[in-house]
Amino acid sequence: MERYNFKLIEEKWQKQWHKNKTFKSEIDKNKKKFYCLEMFPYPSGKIHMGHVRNYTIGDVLSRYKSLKNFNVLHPMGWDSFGMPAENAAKQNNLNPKDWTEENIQVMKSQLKKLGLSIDWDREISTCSPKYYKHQQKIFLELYDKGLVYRKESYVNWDPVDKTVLANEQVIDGKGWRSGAFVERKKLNQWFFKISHFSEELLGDLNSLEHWPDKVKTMQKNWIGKSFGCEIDFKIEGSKNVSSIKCYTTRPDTLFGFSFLALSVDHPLSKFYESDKKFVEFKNECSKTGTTEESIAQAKKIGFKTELMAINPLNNSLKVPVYFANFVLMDYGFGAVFGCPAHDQRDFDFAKKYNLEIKTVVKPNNENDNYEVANEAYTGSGFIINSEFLDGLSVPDKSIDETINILEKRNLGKKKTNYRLKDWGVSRQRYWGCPIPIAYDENNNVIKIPDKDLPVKLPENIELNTNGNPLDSQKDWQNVIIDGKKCKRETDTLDTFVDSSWYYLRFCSANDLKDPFKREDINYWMPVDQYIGGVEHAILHLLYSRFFMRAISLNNEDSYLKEPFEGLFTQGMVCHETYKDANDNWVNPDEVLSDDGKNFYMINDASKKVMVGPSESMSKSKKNTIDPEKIIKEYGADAVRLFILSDSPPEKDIQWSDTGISAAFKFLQKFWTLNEKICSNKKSFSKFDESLEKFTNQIIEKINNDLERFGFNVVIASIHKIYSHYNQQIGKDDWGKNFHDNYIKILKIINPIVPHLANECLEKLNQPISDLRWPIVKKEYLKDETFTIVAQVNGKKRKVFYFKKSLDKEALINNIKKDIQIKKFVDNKQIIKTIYVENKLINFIIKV
RNA sequence: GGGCGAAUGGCGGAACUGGUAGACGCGCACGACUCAAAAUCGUGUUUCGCAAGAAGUGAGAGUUCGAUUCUCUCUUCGCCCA
Repeated sequence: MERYNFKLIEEKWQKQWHKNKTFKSEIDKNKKKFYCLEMFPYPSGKIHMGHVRNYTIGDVLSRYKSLKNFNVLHPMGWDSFGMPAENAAKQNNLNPKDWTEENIQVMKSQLKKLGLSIDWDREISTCSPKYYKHQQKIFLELYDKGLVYRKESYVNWDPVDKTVLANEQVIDGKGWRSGAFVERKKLNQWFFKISHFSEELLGDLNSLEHWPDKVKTMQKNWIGKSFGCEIDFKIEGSKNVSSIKCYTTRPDTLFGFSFLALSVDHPLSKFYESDKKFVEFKNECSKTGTTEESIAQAKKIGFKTELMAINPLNNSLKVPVYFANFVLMDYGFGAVFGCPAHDQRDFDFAKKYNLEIKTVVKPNNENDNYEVANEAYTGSGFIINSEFLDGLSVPDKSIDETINILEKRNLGKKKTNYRLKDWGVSRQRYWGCPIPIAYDENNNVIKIPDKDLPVKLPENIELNTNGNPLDSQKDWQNVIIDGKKCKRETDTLDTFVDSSWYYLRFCSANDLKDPFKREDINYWMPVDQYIGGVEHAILHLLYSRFFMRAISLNNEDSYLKEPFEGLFTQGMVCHETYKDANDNWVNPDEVLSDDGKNFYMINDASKKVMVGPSESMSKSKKNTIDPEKIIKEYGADAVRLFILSDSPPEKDIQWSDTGISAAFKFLQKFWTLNEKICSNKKSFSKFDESLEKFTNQIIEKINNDLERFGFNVVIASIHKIYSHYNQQIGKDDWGKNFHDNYIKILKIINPIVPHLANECLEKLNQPISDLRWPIVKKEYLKDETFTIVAQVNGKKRKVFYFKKSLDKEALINNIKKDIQIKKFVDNKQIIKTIYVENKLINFIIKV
């Protein structure tokens, strides 16, 4: 008997798939399509276990749908612009392009070794001009539609590296690389008007039935719709201004108003620019970052003006006006009214500047003397100390009622606000898609004409400069458009732009002229199943939803709004962490244990290793397992089998050595079973009904479990199949239906372990092209005996098996007479008998 | 601080709309093969109990004939937002 040689067999099938273009997809209107997409990888160097899990899930689904006779589109590409390439290139004195392309080659070969059913003819790479040419085109189209605009905005500025930082590069208010305190700096930047669709993006979440609720909730909170009120505050003490407009979500706390705070960028600030102290204050404010978090954590500071604001609900109440660092010009009108008793930020500010803290909400109807003491009270309750508002319940009635009063008196009006801000897409980086814009000598925006696209990145570039490398590329910047001397935009696009429409490009991946063809989109879109990590729950998915709408806007033959019909977010791959005596992380490869409890260094048994908790694999904690090494040792099918078997796919999975080796052993056993079947020369005459039943029932179950992503239970069923068939071939007569049923089994396991399944099929002389998922014979799904669980007072006493023909009365009597039941029921009064057909019977007796 | 989710044997986990808790795998124990070991195969494996039986799904209540599943309170953990 031949041992299973996964190396030869996996390579053989992968070669065949490549040669025959088995997974090439083309429009076929006679077939239902299935577009399966996994989030494409960033080519960072090598694939990691997270990729293996993500792409295995997608691959099993694609292969399964293919067997179900869907026309499957399963493409792959590279999210290949971004900072790691630029940083790696800087460090190693390379070109980001070369670094990226090398990584792509490595990772592509690794993905192929996993045996993925990908249509590689549709491969795309976002850093290729072939891709970003179309992106520039789309950018200009959106510009024409008014969905792209330029404005001055703040960025996180690293004063040491002289560079702009993304929010996630700001750690504890300091630059991740330099460690310098991050400052706010104003730059002219490009924005996508995502706010144009705020209401739609929120409302249409309801239509996404096949998305996890968790993700929908996260997006809902991110969009952050709130109802509030715009209020005009009359101002005293200045000739320059008579009123200031504010936005608030808590107008009901207006009687607790004790100061008015303005952003340092508020239009009023221009009257203070000659004041040295104000300028100093403004500089101080610029040291606070731009994230909501950094503002919340920063010390609250203010600059008091001579102005006084008048409470619109009672003109005799007047409060001071401050400029303050925690007010942003982006939110509302850059002005907020402060109610310290019921807002923690205002509370901190009031404490610092000794302002009045007046309680206007009490938590419940009792204790009228309630007073806010050490922290603001933001919960529900009732309004107090507020004249005609007293007694209103907070927040539902109080807010509505106050807005009504303000509107009636013409002092304010109701307004809906969204937390979602427009998407700033300018990045002061080299390795990104150039923005197809230039500026003439008067700094007017000039679009790059279509014939001059793509605007390509210059290839020879000095990266070790401060700030954006493109700034120093003067030759590249100079361009003549319509005879006019212009200068190119040197910012590049946020890489989230690249991934916001790549799912469309896959549909027409090789079209040179257009980003995508209407005909292709109409057939393939939307993506039926999108699979990826939950870390993209908000930004990437929201931006993609925005892009689909932006492209469809004013476009007569495009109706698509939601790019992803179904979404699945898989869990992370975790592994134990190890540390040596000096508290340094140690890689699992360097660790050994004899008993699974005590660990030591592989090269020095005297050095003990401490075992830490299992955490998601990361390079920094050195708890990664290299997929390529595992594939080499156990084969792709074993890796695929294990990564799906130990946990439900939406939850985290623990990588375990015993787990992967168990998967490997199982495949060996399966192969041995197959060998025994192949070498059988006997023929059988008896039709084995129980085998027929077992096979049909388990196929039905696997089918249902696959539809709901229950891969771990599918694999449990596959184990059951093995033991059942292994027992079957131990019998004298396997059954004349054995062969047919076994072939069905091989088709069922095909999506999960395709190499093994194909090889087994081939050995049994089965055609392997155009395989179909077996049709379940419904008549074998039913049993003619059925199981009744007999309970007494809800406690299980015995299990009975009956023929279907027995009627209810006879059945109950039979059970009552049974010795096991009799002893609990005899001489007791049966109050009630509950009978659930085909399931159970419960006798309720008087105790 | 807010939102969402989770908690089941020694471990990972299973249980469809409330109806036999612990499928399947790992580990462990015993047995077979072997001079021996590894590998492989077989049997057993929630706890207590010789058994009949009893207890049991983080803790506590509630609804129900019946709750891992539904409701409330609490504890711990995870994720996201701040």
